[in-house]
This record gives sequence, C-alpha cells and structure tokens, in this order.
Amino acid sequence: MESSFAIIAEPNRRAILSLLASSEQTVGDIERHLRMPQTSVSKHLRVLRESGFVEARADAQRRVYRLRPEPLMEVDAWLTPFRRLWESHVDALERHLDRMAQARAQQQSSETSPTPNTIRSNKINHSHKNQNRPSKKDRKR
Amino acid sequence: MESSFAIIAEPNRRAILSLLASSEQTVGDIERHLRMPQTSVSKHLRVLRESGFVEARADAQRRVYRLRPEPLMEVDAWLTPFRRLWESHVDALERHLDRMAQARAQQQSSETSPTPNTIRSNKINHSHKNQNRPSKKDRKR
DNA sequence: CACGTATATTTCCGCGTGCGTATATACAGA
DNA sequence: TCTGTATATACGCACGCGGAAATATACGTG
Repeated sequence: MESSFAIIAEPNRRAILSLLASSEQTVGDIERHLRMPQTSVSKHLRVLRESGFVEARADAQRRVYRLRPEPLMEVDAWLTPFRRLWESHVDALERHLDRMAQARAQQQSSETSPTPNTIRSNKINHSHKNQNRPSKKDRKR
Repeated sequence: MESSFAIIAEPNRRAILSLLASSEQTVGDIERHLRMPQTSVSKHLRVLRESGFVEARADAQRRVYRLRPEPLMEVDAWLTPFRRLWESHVDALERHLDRMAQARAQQQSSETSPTPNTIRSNKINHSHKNQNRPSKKDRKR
C-alpha cells in the first residue's frame, strides 16, 4: 500500500475522495452518501489519512474529513510526461471523453471507429496481423 | 483489475509506461532497461494491452509496444475536480514537488525540520498516531 | 526442409496482501 | 449512566504478483 497510486486503485476510496472534492464531510455523511457500512468507511478513511490524502479535525464526537492536495498532486505530476500524447490533438481527447460519457449513459451505439477496449481478447495470442488497429499494417523498420 | 487506476497501481507497470513515454520499445528493450524477467515483462504488457494502455505491432519475432493515450486520459480527467485544491496556491505545489524531488535524489537523510508545510491542521485533531506524514518506506526493489 | 536459436507469450503454482463483514472497544455528549 | 459515533481487531476469502517451465512463432543456416 505504499504508493498513492495503490491508494486510489480502490473504487470506494475514489468515491470518498470525489465526495470530499465538493466539501468536507463527516464519517456519517460519507456513510449515507455512499451507502457503505460505517466501519468500512472508517477503514478507508484511515488508509487515506495515513497516506496523506485527507486530514481530519474533531468536531465534538465527529470527525470532519477534508482533502489534502499533495498525494493527488503527485499523481498529477506523474502524468506529465504522458500528456504530450493527447495534448497535441485536443479534438481526439474531447471526442474520446464524449464518447465515453455517452457510452456510459447509453450502451448501444456501435460507431464506426473502434473503442479503446477492443483489444480485450483473451485469445489474442500473438497474431501478427494487427489487432483491429488498421493504421499501420506491416512496416519494416 | 477493471479500472485504469488498478492498472497503474503496479510499480513495474508504471515503470514500463514511463519507459514507453520516451519512445516505443520491444519486450527485450524493456527487459533490459528495467532489469526484470522477460516473462514478467510480457505478463505486465498483456495486462497493459488488454486494458488499452499500450498496443503492439509485430516486427519479425519481436513485438514493438507503444503507448495509447485513452486510459491515461481517463485518469487525468478524474483528477480534474481536485486540481482546484492546488492550482490556486502554486507555491505549495512547487514546495512539495521540490521536497519530493530531493527526497528522491538523496534517499537517506531524514530531514531536519520537523514542520513541513503540513501545519495546516492547526485544529484540535486528537488523533494520536498520524500527525506526521507517513514516511514513504516504499521502493522495495 | 529440418533444425536450432532468439524472441515472446502462456500456464501452473504458491504466497502475500488487501477488502469486506462482523465484533469489540474508546470516547464524547445528552 | 446510556447513546450515538468513530476506530480497532479478527477472520475468511479472493485476487494479483512473481517465478519456473512449457509452448508458440519467426528467422537463419546447414
């Protein structure tokens, strides 16, 4: 559980963080919003606290949790070398995010262009014919 | 293993991605650069392929791997609501990154000042054990 | 063409670890 | 004191990682 990346690998923790992004919350708030057992919330909060993602302040019996920026900044910094992959063609970014958004909303459109997870074949083997990326067939280097 | 976050939670996979950020590489290249067994490289590459992080093209017996932007874009997009946490105070960002940089450069000196910029928790906060930032004892390899 | 070599992927197995649920404990406020 | 709230502990379980061996594919050479 060392790295910040492992921390945000857990979906419930990401949900907690996203909830805290709007405003600080007590444990009970999170419990109700996310519909998860309080003991589970507290356990995740402990992990988030010990890894620096959140901090708590005491308000009577309650603990009010609030985000801390550093670990997410670290993730953001790690992404830096990769941004050039998509920052050059912004249109591709937006098209992808749009497609993901409406693919999540309505799961039926079969578009013309391939979707990102088309390579999820278990039996892909190493067929040297490119997996449905038609762009580069066989280029001899 | 569904989410992109779980994929990049693995340190070796992040290393592979970072290596691919510079340029495309064969499996053997990655094996040599990262000094990890080839079978392990292939296994991680499979995960990265099936989750859309990389794609492979065949060059004779070799597979040349290359990055695909979409999953990292997804991570980047998730970070969006949190960026307001640090984009307002740039100074804190830079101080933190500087400290992380030199903590990575010299990995043995325990720092002298007991008060980093973490003193924002000036409230009651009677939690007992985690006033201090958890020491990153990671980096096992 | 058969064979050996290089490269890459797959399969099998053991182990560590983190998650979830339930239970127990600490603490503050009425 | 009792009650709500928060944290800690114990246990079972699933899953992913690492390592070793086996399999697959392509190239070169005799």
